[in-house]
Amino acid sequence: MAPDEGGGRKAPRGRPRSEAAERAILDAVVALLEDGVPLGEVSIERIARTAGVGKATIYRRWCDKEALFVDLLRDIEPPEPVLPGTSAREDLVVMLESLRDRGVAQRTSALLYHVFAQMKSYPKLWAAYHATVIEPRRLIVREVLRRGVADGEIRDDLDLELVNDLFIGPMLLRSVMRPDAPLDDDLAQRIVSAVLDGVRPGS
Amino acid sequence: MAPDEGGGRKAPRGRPRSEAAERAILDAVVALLEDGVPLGEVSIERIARTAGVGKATIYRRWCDKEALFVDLLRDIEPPEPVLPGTSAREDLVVMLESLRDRGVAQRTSALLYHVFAQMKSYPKLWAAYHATVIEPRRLIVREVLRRGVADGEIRDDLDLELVNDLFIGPMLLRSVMRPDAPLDDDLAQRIVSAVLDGVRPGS
Amino acid sequence: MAPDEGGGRKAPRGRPRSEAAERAILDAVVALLEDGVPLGEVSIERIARTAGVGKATIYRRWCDKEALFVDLLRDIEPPEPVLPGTSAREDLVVMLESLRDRGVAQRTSALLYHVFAQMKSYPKLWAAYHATVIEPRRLIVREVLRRGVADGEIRDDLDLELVNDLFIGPMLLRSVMRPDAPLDDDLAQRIVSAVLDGVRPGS
Amino acid sequence: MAPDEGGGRKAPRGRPRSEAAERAILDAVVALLEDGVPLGEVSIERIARTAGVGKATIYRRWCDKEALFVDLLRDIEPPEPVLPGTSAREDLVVMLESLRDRGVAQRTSALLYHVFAQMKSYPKLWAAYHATVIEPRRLIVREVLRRGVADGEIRDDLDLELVNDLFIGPMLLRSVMRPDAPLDDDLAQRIVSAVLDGVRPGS
DNA sequence: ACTTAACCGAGACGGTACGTCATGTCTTCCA
DNA sequence: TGGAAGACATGACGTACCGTCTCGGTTAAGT
Repeated sequence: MAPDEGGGRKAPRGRPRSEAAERAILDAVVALLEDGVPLGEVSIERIARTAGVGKATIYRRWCDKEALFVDLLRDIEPPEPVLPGTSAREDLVVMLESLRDRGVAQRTSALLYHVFAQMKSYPKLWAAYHATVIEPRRLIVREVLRRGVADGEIRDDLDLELVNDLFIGPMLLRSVMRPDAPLDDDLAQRIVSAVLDGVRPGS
Repeated sequence: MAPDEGGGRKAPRGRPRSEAAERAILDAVVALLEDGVPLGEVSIERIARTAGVGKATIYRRWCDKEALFVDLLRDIEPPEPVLPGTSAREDLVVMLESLRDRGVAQRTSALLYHVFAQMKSYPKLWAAYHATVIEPRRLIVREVLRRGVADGEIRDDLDLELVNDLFIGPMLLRSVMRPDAPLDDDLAQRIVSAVLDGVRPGS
Repeated sequence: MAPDEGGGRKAPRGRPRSEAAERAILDAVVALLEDGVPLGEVSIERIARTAGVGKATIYRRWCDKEALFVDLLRDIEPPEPVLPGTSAREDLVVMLESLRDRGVAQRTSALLYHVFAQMKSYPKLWAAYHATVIEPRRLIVREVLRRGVADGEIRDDLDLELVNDLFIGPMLLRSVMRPDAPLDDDLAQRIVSAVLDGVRPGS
Repeated sequence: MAPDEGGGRKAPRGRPRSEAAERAILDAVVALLEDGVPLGEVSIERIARTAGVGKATIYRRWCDKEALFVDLLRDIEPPEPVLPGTSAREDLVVMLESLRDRGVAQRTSALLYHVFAQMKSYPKLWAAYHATVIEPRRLIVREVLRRGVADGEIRDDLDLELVNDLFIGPMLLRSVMRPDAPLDDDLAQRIVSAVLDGVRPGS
């Protein structure tokens, strides 16, 4: 049986790629962004210069600046939160807290801010991020909601995709699109409560 | 007699700027974007070539590519919606419809899509858009909510900024950040109802 | 033609050209060159700026930068020397002194130096200078030589054009093409003597 | 063992410069000038376009347009003449013939004409030309004259620098500064004879 | 130990765009 | 109507980066 990576893969002749170079490249990008270099000025040429690496060494690994950033994001993205599972409310609060954390991080780190700001300009990067980060989390929330409906915590006459957006949307709006808005500690709590209870009096 | 435009405005010496050139420039940008030219390839040089205009004529008017896009956005942005004023619910639906319309437009028009996608990468553009478009609309919603509270349509124990986000967030999430999600005709209605009523059973 | 030169001519409708503007332009060029501005940087634009004059006002008077310099040179060129007429030798010395003077002036004045250095690059300027300055002086020397032959001061078996060059050439070489060579007070004397007497021993 | 090229010469890292590009650039300049393009229109941009070469490839080799022309001149300048050494008179005739040849060439070739015309406007070019071409030839003539004095062909009571100018000046005047004057075959002979013998009757 | 082949850094290559400046023409207001 | 002010299309300037391509020199795996 093929030991690891499958079938008739050719034996890789020649000198193997240096992990050191790869790390140097990624580190250089991070360093540049943390030094506040505008992302538009993070050119391949400059990365190579900073990393002390030939340009070809970068192009050998990533065809695009986008592709490089995809890998970079994967390094940066915090792990998915662990849900307590005690109730839909608690689980939703934890998920929203995780979103809030990222929002806080984005305001702190020039790196995160710029990468996220740019992401929609790079379709492949955006698609990759959507597939590997956003969609899995939506799936988790969807499951939380489904259990919430089953447990009688959530109405069963609503489109769960819509409900998903009702919880996630406000937090994203706050954390990503309104960089001046406060991100208080109890924000997740308040959003979940308000969406659950409604904003109509006596509801 | 007021000389022309009021105050102590200086008499503009020399040949006045040609409106034709200005229009040609803006039209060229629109044309390029509508032809699907990636926004990163919309260089000043290319705009000038397309518009049949000297580069200096562009730089004379806008110091940045950003600044140009600010003006472009102003041309494109649809007018603020007219609120019926019959009830907070109706007003909110109209505001959200207007957001939905822009979402639909962004999916149709490559121009809008790319400009919005890029906007956060250009801080000045983003700030200008925030100040001239987003904040005024938030202000309108804030006023609608205030009246809603006064009329007893909305609870008076909630932070209205939060409520604002509860209504706007889901629609923005759908229309801007989830380009694959459907934007049904009744979406605004459903969001407003759900946020008003809450998603807890019996609420 | 200059409107102020036409005797009892009525002011022919319209504003006459201002002498002040013309003088301001020429003065500006002189000032720039004397300030050591490299002649390549003496653009029409800059002249206009320095003179406080519109570009069109310059182009209205001179079609070229060359044409402007032609007029400028005429202002600068010293008057033709007055020959004593006592002998060919004396007359030649005076002519050569005059050449030497200009050579000294060229080393002193950046203006003169640069204008002469550039002149051959501007065919019309060069032709004008040749016709109005060089050729008249050659003519004078030709006449001096002719009288010298008649008076027996100069051999009659030589081409006078060649003799002309024998006297003028060495002084021009010294003063114009060898800017480091000394221009001693007695240089004209020594050249005239040596050319007259020859450099062969016993000649 | 000597490694290759002698001293501690550094090993040249990176891709070596292409001789083909260099030749293409110089050829392009020559071609442009020979096509009668005014030297002022021989822009770096145009050279690059004509040579099918990137602008950077030119700037990598020459910092200036001047520096480029210095190299160009070195290619063009004919070799120093071989002196027969039979007598000072013969040697001087050969040197002057060589000057005359260049004069003829300058009238034939637009390239040479313009380059020489412009040279004094480019101080570095002029200095380089002076040092590498003019001064060496003056040195040769100086040596010829010294031997002439020793051999009794030339008076020993004259400043040899002056004598140098007496021979060279007339030919330069004819060939460089009087482009309309004839450059007959026997011109060198006649100048040398006249300067040796003097123009005074019975000298 | 010796090939072989892909790696490495460095940097040159033909391009394209940058933002500035000068050209010569034009337009508009002021005197 | 002349003049200043300055906008206009054009095009060169010198720099930076693009992505590709040599170079000379490693660095393993497979003979």
